[in-house]
Amino acid sequence: MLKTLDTRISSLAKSEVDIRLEPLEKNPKAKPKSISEGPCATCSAHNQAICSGLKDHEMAEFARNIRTRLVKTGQSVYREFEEAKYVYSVVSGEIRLANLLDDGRRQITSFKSAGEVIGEQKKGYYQSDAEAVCDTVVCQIPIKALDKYHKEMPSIQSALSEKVLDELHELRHHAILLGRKTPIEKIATFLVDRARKIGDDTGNKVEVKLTMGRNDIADFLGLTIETVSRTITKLRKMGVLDVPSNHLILIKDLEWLENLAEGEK
Amino acid sequence: MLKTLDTRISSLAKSEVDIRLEPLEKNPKAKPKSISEGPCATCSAHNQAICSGLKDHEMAEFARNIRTRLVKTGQSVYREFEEAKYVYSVVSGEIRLANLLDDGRRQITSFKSAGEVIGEQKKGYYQSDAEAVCDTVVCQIPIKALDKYHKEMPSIQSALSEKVLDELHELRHHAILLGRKTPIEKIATFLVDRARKIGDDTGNKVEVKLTMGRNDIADFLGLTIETVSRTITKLRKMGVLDVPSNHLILIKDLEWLENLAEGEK
DNA sequence: CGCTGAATTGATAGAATTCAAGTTCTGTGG
DNA sequence: CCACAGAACTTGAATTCTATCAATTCAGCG
Repeated sequence: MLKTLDTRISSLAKSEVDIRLEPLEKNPKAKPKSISEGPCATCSAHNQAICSGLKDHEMAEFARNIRTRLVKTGQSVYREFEEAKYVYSVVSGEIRLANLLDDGRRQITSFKSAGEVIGEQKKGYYQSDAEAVCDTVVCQIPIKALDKYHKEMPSIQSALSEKVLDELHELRHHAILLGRKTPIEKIATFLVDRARKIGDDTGNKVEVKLTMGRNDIADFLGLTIETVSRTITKLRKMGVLDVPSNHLILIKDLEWLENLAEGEK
Repeated sequence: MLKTLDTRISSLAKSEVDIRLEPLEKNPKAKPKSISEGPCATCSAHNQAICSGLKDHEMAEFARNIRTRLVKTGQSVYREFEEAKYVYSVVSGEIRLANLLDDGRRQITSFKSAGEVIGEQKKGYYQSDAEAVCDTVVCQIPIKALDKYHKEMPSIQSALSEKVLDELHELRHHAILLGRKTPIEKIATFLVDRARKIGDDTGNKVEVKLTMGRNDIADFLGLTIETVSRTITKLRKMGVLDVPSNHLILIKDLEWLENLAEGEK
């Protein structure tokens, strides 16, 4: 296991360009008196993030410890077996969590977008690879700081627990999908979930923007890229949806798609 | 969703016989002064359970709130969508956690044995069906009591968090298995995991006792019962293992099986 | 000793993967 | 703005698996 880790880390060292957006002030030791001076001031994900329950003075303390970081498309935030020093809150963009088999087969277990937390660890090591599906901004929170918050800001702790339980719930449902659903049901479920997540709703029609490519969808649903393609085509010919462009799906009959997702005929 | 719940609960009402092992003393209000009088006194799972870190006086308090409950083969401890009032620690036997699709397809997400915790909830409702694979004893812990312990017995809280993280880790790996592994890899992984769990180890040979039937294995691995059977037969003919009886697998070459589990030819 | 449910085995059909083109999309540079 | 190259996606044909359906064997039990 460790050998595998070493091998993978070294083989990735070249591409591992670490781009960080440091806080605005010149001198990083000049602690901001309020969040209006730090990256939290303009955080678009604040409402959905684990810091949403914090009071003003707590928020200031929180802001002192975090850094935002831009992760460009395809770059990794962290890798499986790497020592876990941070958890991350996704600010914008999208992250894929993936696990690999030795021969390269890949399973994506989750896509995480604004407000969601990544960085779950086991015994101090990350459990998955976390990579940016598209240009993504994450908020980097030192685990040490979290330990401190544990007593001072219980809302952080409970928000985190909540996120972990959400993830469990999500994974359970993904297990049914992977183990028991047909390709049509898988694609339908995936699109319905996206539609609900984005919620760009107009009655029974929904426009779903896909940040990820067919390959990621395939590795998420346990299919090949060809089957993903064929299945989307099939749904298009059935009249359930349209595909204006590769990264855009127009669901024409959401209810129908929901039924397909649950395997009704 | 609620309709589904009602339907399922009523259809199961008949078989839902709730067998409880009340504490030994006649009067349940007579609180035991020490655990020597309660069910915790003889608990065989104590070392692995969430209560293992408790001090004597904490243990006494803990013991006051719990009840043990015998769940016979096939009976359920709780069901998906049911209001979550307890978490359970498995004392002996084995529990399967399962989720169903409307048409009856089933995915088992986990088998839980002594020391493990079940009862994860989302917004107050259980996330899965929990059923006894064989005659099983569980320790029933009111969630209300847990909330109280939160402050008084932090070791419980941290042990619980640990269990939840373990479950996440387990589910992630199960996702790879379901989405990307072949039947042989699935069966091999399953048996290797069992071998590690039970650890009845004698060098490269291990005897694995299976509490569950082929159907449960199939629904756990996302296969049909026939494929499970054929795959085990194939492994037997390859010389990797023997099958002395339906519920017993003798792994003759654990290393080989481990390689098969990871997909090495 | 026969009964019942579980497991295995066999034959077949269906479905998804694989392999192989072909097509469309996207971003870049002229 | 267009042409071009590479990547991403779609489509087609063949193959390989796995699920399905059906029959048989096996094991535990009254």
